[in-house]
Parts: sequence; structure tokens; C-alpha cells
Amino acid sequence: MKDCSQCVVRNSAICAALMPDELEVLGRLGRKQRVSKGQTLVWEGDDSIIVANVISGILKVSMSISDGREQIVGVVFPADFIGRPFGRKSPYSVTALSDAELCIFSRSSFDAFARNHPALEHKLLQRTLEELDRAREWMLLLGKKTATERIATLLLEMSIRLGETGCSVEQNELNEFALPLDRQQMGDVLGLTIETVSRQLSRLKADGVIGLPDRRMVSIQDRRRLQDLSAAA
Amino acid sequence: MKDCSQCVVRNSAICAALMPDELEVLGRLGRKQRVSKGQTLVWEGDDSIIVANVISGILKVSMSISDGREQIVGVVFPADFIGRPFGRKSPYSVTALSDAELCIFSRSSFDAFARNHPALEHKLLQRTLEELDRAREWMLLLGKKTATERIATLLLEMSIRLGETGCSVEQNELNEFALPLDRQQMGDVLGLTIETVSRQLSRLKADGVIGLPDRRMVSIQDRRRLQDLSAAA
DNA sequence: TCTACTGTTTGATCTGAATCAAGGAAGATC
DNA sequence: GATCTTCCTTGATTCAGATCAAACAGTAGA
Repeated sequence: MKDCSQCVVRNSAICAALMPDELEVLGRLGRKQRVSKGQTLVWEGDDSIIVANVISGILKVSMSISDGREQIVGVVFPADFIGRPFGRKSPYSVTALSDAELCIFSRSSFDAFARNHPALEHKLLQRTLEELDRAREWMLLLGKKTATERIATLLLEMSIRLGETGCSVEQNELNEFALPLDRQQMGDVLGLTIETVSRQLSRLKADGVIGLPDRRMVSIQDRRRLQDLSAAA
Repeated sequence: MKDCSQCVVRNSAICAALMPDELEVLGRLGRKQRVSKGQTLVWEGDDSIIVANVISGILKVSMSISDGREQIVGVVFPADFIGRPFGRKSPYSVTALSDAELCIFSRSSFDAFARNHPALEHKLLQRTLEELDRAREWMLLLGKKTATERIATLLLEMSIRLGETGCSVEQNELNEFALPLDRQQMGDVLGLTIETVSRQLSRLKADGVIGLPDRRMVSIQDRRRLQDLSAAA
């Protein structure tokens, strides 16, 4: 790592917990790496070798059954942390959904560093707690929501998380954005098939709730209505 | 708290990270409390006032939609930690499934103590990471598994988690145990209706995979077969 | 411009689990 | 020991979403 102080996610990644001198030490443990769309960094069931901060790009966290069924259990944005620290095996895969830049650490050296830097572990704990909240919210979706509710929830979630991406903390819900997922991946996040995803989107478009300028773009025309359809708590 | 050194979960709860003198300080912040079956300690959406260690008993963590649909997003056993530290609101409810004994802390005093005791935060981080792994495993179940696979997975999970309960670390998979959940609650964990749960159990019994001596008891007759049916990764 | 390809939409049909509807069993209460 | 009450099981029917099957729209190459 050349110079963490110039890093675009310097203030929002967990590294924000560190003082400049500590950051420099951590920086020497890491290396910046580009990964291209579709590349898998971590394989489900393999030894947990690496962890990383996401500098740019979007990745998916997924688990699967031996017959090929796959569930996406997390979507990772810039400034987020990936990998399974403090554990021998990774129970899930991590794959780039777009070209991405990462700041990679060997798990063992990261673990050792973190144990000696409580402020960093504290940030990591906070993030893990937030990730757990999100996972549980999604369990409610997967266990109890209808197809329409699932799609509406996903679109709202994307409009929020894509809006807070980057280095600033400003929160602006986007009303037009490019989905980082194709239809199949949307299905794999929502526990639905590609056909059901497509039909539900077509219906929301026909009802004037959203617009679909092209395959990846979504515009939210009536956010209030989308919120009602999402069956938020 | 009278005397943490005598606590039955002393060595398996997160308190195990503390030295005797630190433990005494934490002990003075907590109080032991009994809660009875059905009682809710934390309400979804309310301020996160308390956190606790479970000394005995079993509790559920649940989230719901305004129209009453409920998803159980976690089942909590002795020595586990409950509540949402480091957050203003609790996104989920916590309710006792059996009579239980807890060691309760005000969230603010626990948060402050934890921030000054990195070893405790480290334990909490490890537990939160494990809880996240479990939540994601369950997302796979809710998103992709069939009713039979879900029931088989639940029974195996229960046989393991009930077997490791208590103060020792010994891991023995139980082949006969009392379910801490009624049929409705099994449905709420699995994203199924009570009727489907009942039918699936009847079928497993008819096939000789399990026995059902009474409403709550389950005996596993053919664990291998149950494992095959569970569609484990 | 034609062809191939990849991702998406739309239609027809099927099916696993939900819903609706009785019954039955095991405690609890009187 | 009769009567509730609660929880569970079983059967009949329905339905949301899966599956099967084409067709369509961009995009990339040749």
C-alpha cells in the first residue's frame, strides 16, 4: 500500500478508527488489488486466507447447495469490509459484480493487527452488528414477504445504499440508478426466479411506480407507493 | 450480581474473556433476573435499553411486519448474548420461549464497560461473527430449500445446539431432545405454515427417519438419512 | 448487413406449499 | 370424570410462484 492517507475510503472504511501512525503500519500489511467483474476472491468452504476493504466496485457474498442452488446473502459496497476474520474457514464465497479495487490483507496478519488495536476491532464490531441487522431484515423478507414486496424492498434498499456510497457520509436516496445486479442475481438475492423478477418489474413499470430506461437503469417514479408495496415494518 | 465466579455460564459466556477483578466490576453493573415463558424483554423498534447474558432457558429473536406476519430470526441458548449493543434502537424483539434466567445490563453501562475492555469486545465480535454466519446459513435455507430440507436442517441444528448447551464445551449431538419450539414457532423459524411443519414431521416419522414420542420430544432414528434430506452444502 | 450471442420478457402450464376446514389428543379446570 | 382449552394432525382445495417454452432486444463480431 503506497499511501493510505490518500485513500478514497479513508474516512468511511474501518481504517477511520486508526491514528496516522497506526494506519501506516496497517498500510504496510495490505496491498491494493484490482479484480475484474465475475472474479471470485474467496471460495465457500475454503480456508479463510484473506480479508479486505473495498475501495471501489460492488461484490456479492453467496452460499450454495451442492446441486447448484445459490443464495446471495450479502451485497458489498465501497468502504465495506469483506472476508471472515477470526475463523479458519470461510462459510461463503465473495465474487465481484463489477470491476473492483480492494485493499487486501492476509487474514492472519489482519487478525493479529486487529487484536492489538481495539479501536479497529470496535469499528469492525459495529460493522458486523450492522451486517447482522441487515441479514435478519433479509430473513424476514425471505421467510415472509411476497414477490412484489421483495422487489419493492430491494429497489428501495439499492436506492439508499448506492446513495451513501463513497467517501462522504451524506445520505441521499437516489431516484435513478444503475442496478449492480442482473435479473438472475436479483432472483438469487430475493429467493425468486428470474422470470418472477422480470414479471414483477414489468408490472411496477406498467403501474407507473418505476421506470426502466434500459436493462440496468431504474428510476423511482413514486417512492411513497413503492414504500407501501415493500411492507416495511 | 452476587458472585460471577459461581455463575454456571462463567466459562462459556463472553465474560470468560475477563480477569477476576474485571469480572467483579462488570458483575456490579449487572443484575440477575428471571423471566417467564412468553415474556418479551426487548420490543422491535424500541430504544435499545438493555443487553444480557443468558444463564438458563431459551429465547427467540424475531422481526415482524405491521400486518402481523412474524419471522423468528434467531434462537438464543444459555451462555449466548442478547440485545443490540452500540445502537440506539433494537431492530428486533426478544422473547422467552421457556422460563429463563438472565444477567442484565443497561446498554449504556455495558457499552462503556466494553469499550474499555478490548478482550470482552473481542469475544463479542467473535460471537457476532458466528451469529452472522448462522443468519446467512438460514438465508440460504429460507431462500432456496424445500419444506422437507428445512425441517431436516432444523432438527439437526437443534440436536447440535441443545447438545452443546451449558457450561462445558463438549459437543455431543443429541439423538433425543425436547424441542424448545412449538409447531407455530417452528413454522416462524422456517418460513412455513404450521400445517406444513406438521405434515413434514409426520412424513419423516412415517419414513422411520425420526420418532415423535410426544408433542415436544424428537428422537433421531437415522441421522445419516436426515443429513441427506437436509441438503447441507 | 448478417449472424450469433447474451440477457430479458412474455405466455402457458404445473406444483409445492398455503389456505380453508374439520377432527383428534392431551392437559388443565371444575 | 366431564368439559374446556390449547395444540396438533389430517384432508380438500386454491394459488403464487416455479417451470417449461418461445420470442425479443441489444451488442459484438465477422
